[in-house]
Amino acid sequence: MIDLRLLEHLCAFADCGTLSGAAQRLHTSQPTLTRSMHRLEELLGVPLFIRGRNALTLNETGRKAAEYAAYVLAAGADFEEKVRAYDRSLHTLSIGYCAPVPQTVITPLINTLFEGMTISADMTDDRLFCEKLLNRTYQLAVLHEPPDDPRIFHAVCGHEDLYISVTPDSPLASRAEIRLRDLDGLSILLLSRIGFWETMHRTGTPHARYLLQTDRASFTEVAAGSTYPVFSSGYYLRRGESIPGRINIPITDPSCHTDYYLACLASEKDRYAPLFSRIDAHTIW
Amino acid sequence: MIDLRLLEHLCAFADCGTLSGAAQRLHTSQPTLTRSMHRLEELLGVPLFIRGRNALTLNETGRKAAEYAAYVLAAGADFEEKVRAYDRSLHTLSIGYCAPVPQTVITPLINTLFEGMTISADMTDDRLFCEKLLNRTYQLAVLHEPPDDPRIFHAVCGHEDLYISVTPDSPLASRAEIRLRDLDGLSILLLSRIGFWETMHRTGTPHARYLLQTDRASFTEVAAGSTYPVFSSGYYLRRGESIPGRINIPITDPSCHTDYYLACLASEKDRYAPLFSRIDAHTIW
DNA sequence: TAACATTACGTTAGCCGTAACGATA
DNA sequence: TATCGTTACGGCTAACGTAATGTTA
Repeated sequence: MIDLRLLEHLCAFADCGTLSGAAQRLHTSQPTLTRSMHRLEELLGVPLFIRGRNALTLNETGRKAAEYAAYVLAAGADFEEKVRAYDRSLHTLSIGYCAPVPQTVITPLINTLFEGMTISADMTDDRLFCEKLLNRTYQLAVLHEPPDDPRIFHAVCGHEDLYISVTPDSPLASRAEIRLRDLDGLSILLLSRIGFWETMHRTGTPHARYLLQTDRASFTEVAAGSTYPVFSSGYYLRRGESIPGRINIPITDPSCHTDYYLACLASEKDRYAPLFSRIDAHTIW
Repeated sequence: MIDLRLLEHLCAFADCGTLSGAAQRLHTSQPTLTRSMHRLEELLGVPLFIRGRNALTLNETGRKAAEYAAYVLAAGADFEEKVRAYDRSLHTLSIGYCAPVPQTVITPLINTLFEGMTISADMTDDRLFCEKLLNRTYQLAVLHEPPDDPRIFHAVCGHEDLYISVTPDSPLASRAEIRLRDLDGLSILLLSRIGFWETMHRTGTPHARYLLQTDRASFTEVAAGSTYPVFSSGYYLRRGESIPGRINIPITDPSCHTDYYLACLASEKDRYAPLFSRIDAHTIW
């Protein structure tokens, strides 16, 4: 059973070329290093050094030993790292959201169902969500398209419709419904960090000029105090949280109506069963 | 920097399921084990056990940790193993000989040139000698055919001719020369452990009945006291070491005349240069 | 003389085993 | 009551740092 400190000392010496140098680097004394090197040779029963009267050099075996030692040290460090990471992985739940509304709806559910766990939520376009589930970056993900992979389990967890909110004096205000192309070219107020919606907007209205707001407070303030059209979610409108003085017109494009799919690794389905049983596929948020 | 003993203790506990069992296996006391486990948890900052009032069980993290620990321990053991093996490899010279005569000739040379090294000689058919040089089973090899691999350096190091030694009353005694097929079907006395010669004999005289002698002393004794023909090497005949009362007749088959090739890894050519410079390609042993 | 490795020596941190304790089946 | 894990305590090993020694450039 070898003492890893000996290996550390050996590696330091191999790097520095001198015991005093190594001692400095390791914040210890030369005698300690001398002893370690002797102990190492004795333990292995093999000479590792060429000893001059006042110079110490690694011999061929010593160089190989230092090389192997680095590997063992790495394994030891990895051990601590991996164990801590594993423990952390048991106590953290990383979730990828493709849009803000699912986050708003599902986060409280998760908080109550997995109490004591650290929840880490990610908000981004969901193109890579399957990979991120498979490589364990996420334990859960909410996508706007059903994942097509037998290793991934999923269930519909909700639905969202998009509206456009305009001021009464807007030329669009009288319309019963709107298409995305009607908005193309306009200046539109938009929250940033809205997941796949951003990609959808950019492709659906390539010539619109988006005025990005990074936080919801300033977004609502600017929206209330300006005439820029803004996108609104049916989820908020249904809860009465529309912007004061705005008319909300439904958008007819299919891309503005989406189902959401809650997904996890099929192998971890059981762990998240309580969550899946609580989501109601028929609720239109 | 983790103490490998802690990992050993953890693995023992994981195997035994109980601290007392692990303590027995490790020839130590339960308190030591208790302390090790606590220390490990403290060091990692992560719980590894489920503690009942008088029962200790690994939790999920603990099981993973034990798994990793086994790996680290193996790396540590490997370290000692590998370093010792490397040192040994520097001090031992393994040589493959395809025939006894090259061994007789070259061994003393090697002993003087590489004094202090452990010489390990192998005597066998040389079909695999190239591979064995490449995978470092041998550092040197003597083959009876030139190795055809750019990674292997070689030089002709000698030549051997085979004779057949018969008693004067043998029907073959009057012949000036002999072919192998003249011997096929006879009972022939043969030393074992003669490298590729054995294969050669078996194929050259498939119907001969070979009386194998495992050591040279009994071989010469039986040879002198019987009328069985025996193969003799030109090397020994030229040194006057023929069997008393025998007539030595040259064998004309090309397979009974061979050059020998001393070979080593091209990358180690320099290390064995003194040896190569001492072998004289023009000497017919 | 400065830098190096090694040896000597006294100190101490920390680990171990014995023993005692508490809990459980 | 036997087995298990934990805690307490005393002894001792073994590693450390300081200081001294010897050698080299």
